[in-house]
Amino acid sequence: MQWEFTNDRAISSQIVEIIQKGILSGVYPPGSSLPSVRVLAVEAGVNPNTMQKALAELETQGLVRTQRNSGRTVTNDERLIMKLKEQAAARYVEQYFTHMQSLGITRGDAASTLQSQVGEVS
Amino acid sequence: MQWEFTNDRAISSQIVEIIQKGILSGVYPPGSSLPSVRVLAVEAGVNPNTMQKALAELETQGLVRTQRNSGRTVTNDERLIMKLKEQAAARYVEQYFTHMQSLGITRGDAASTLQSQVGEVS
DNA sequence: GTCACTGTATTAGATACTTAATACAGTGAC
DNA sequence: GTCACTGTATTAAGTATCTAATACAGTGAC
Repeated sequence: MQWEFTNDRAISSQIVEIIQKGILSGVYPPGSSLPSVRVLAVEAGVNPNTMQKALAELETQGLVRTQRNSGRTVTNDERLIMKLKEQAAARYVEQYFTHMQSLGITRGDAASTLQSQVGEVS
Repeated sequence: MQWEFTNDRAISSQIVEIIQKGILSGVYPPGSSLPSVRVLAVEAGVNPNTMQKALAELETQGLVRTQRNSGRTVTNDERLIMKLKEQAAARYVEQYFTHMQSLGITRGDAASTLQSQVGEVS
C-alpha cells in the first residue's frame, strides 16, 4: 500500500479511495483483517482521527466490518466486491471519455489514442 | 460553458480546469477576448475573488494574457495550445491506466474494456 | 486482576478556501 | 471632465479539514 497524497483534495477522501482499491483489487482479500486505526494512521503518516474518518466511510459502504473491540475486517461479500469493482471500472472508462470530449476529442479518437499507448512503459 | 462544481475540491481549481479545457478545445479560440472577471463570476455563480484567483493561475500558465485595464484575451500561441492539449490527452490516458491497474486490471485488459464501450451512448 | 490492545469521542488550534463588502487606479466613450 | 467599465487589493467572517492531546469502554492473554 503506497500512501501518497496530493493537497488538492481532502486526505481522508484519498485514504478512502486507496483502501477501496486495495479491497477491490484483492490486496486486502475478502474476510481478511485490517490493521488497527492507529497502525494504519502511522503507516499513512496521518492523524488517527483522519484515518478513523476514512474507515467509518468505508464501513457505511459495506466494504468493511467492525467488531467493536477487536478490530476491522474486509467484508466477506465477494459479490459486492465484484459489483463495486465493475462499477468503478465503468466509471473510469466514462471519466476518460468525458475528459477527452472536453478537449474536443471524439470517443472514437479517444479510443484510438489509448489503443496506441497500451504498450508504452509509462 | 457549463459551470458545475463538486465540493470535494477547491472551486477555483475546478474553474481553472474548465477554462483550460475551453481553450484547449477551441471553445475559447486563440486571441479571442474573455468576459471580465465580474461577468465570469456571475456566470459561474461564484465570488469575483474566486474567479480572479483562477484567472491569475491561467495567466501564469501562459494560456491567458491580461491587458491591465481592458480585459483578458486567450493567448495567440497556437503551438502552446496544441502542445498543452497533447499533454493533457496523454495525462488522461495514463490516468486511466493507473486507475485500472490499481483495481488489478492490466493495461491490455483496460484497453479491451474501453474498446468495448466506444459505441455506448453513456 | 492487570495490561495491552481494540474502536470511539471530545476539545482546541492551525490552515485553506470561499464569500462579502469595499476600495483604488487606469482606460475609453461620450 | 464624467461615467462605466477594466484588473487588482484588502479586511473580515464562516466553513471544512487536519492535527494534537486526551479520555473512555470493552476484550483477550497472561
